[in-house]
Amino acid sequence: MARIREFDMDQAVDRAVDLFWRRGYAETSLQDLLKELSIGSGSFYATFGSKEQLYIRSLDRYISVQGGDLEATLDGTPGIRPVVRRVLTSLIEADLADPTRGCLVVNTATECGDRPLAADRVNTAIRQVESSLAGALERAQARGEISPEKNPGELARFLTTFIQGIRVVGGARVGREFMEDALSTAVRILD
Amino acid sequence: MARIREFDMDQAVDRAVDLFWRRGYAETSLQDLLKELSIGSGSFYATFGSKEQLYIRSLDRYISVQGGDLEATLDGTPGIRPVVRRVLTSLIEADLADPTRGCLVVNTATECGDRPLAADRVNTAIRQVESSLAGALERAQARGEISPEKNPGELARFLTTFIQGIRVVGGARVGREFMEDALSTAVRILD
DNA sequence: TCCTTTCTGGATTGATCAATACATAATTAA
DNA sequence: TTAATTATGTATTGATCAATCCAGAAAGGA
Repeated sequence: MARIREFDMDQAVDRAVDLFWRRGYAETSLQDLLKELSIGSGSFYATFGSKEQLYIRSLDRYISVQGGDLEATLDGTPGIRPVVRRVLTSLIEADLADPTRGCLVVNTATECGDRPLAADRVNTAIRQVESSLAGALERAQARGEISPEKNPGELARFLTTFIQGIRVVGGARVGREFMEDALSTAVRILD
Repeated sequence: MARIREFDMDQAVDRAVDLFWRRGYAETSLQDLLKELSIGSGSFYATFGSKEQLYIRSLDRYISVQGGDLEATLDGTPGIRPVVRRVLTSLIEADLADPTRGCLVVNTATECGDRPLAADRVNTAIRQVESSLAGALERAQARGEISPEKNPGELARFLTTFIQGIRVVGGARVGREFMEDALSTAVRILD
């Protein structure tokens, strides 16, 4: 009954994620977005409403994808220690490969901390990481891999905090050795 | 031989630190700065050169002050465990009191990661924290407060990374309990 | 009292910002 | 074919951006 959309919306959001991730919210202009998404402003506003709304949508997409990856890794091959080490190592490798990206959630937390919609997503994302880690640690404890005296919830909160620290120092280009030293020390907390 | 400056430059930089800290670089307009510093644009550009140059100068001031505070705390009453705990607790209290500020260095790392001058300052600041912590840990180890088997450098890198994580989750408004759990777990690494 | 120098702040610059208006194109139902 | 509806992209909006201009004010030296 009407003209059909010429671009793929999911793909457009993926490209927006990439752009916001690389450049941040303020440094990404509407013109940048239109060029990256290959659409005109009419389509943009009809589809996404505003730059801010697209940012929130991109953030949701990012959190969903990254959260899924984390869950998949944690649910993979058992052995909580190598799994946690793998999670942290992959973050370090990502930071070394491209120090300018970091984590979109961390970037949002520091850049958009006073925008309620964004701040809400940040809080949710952090709690999601905490929850995933707590679940994995509880299962590991049930398997006897972690001392019964340990508190999986506290360990999860510690690891969640440490992960955010890795994303920051990764952006500060402190070098591989720095981060690997921090990692080795951090995982010792499970012993 | 010429007209004298009517405002105090150090005080102006202090106010700029406060503004950039609260609002970030992009979200702080020149008009905001002129109003906060109570000067006109002529004086501004004659004195500071540009918005970016003032930001770098503000960042330097911030790093100097905060670095001095950290050194003072670490050089204070001995007992490395309570001292480290005090450092971390003060960060948590600051985040709880005003979650929108966080740490200017962390904010810069995520917002201005690709501006060479800013990125350079961020790197320096992180290494300064590492160095201060390493020094304190080495002295504590010499006093016998930390096992000789521990590596103060590794511990410092770990704590430095963890501190950055605290500043991030503090901005995410995860609550006091979350951060105190993380803290309690982190300081156990010294045992 | 002039002269030179520096500081000051309002006016102005051109660029860029996010967002809107609108004419046209594409689609389906009637 | 016609009407109704939605998508598209260009042109344009008013606002705001960082930065510059410039005329006048304030200081000390001659």
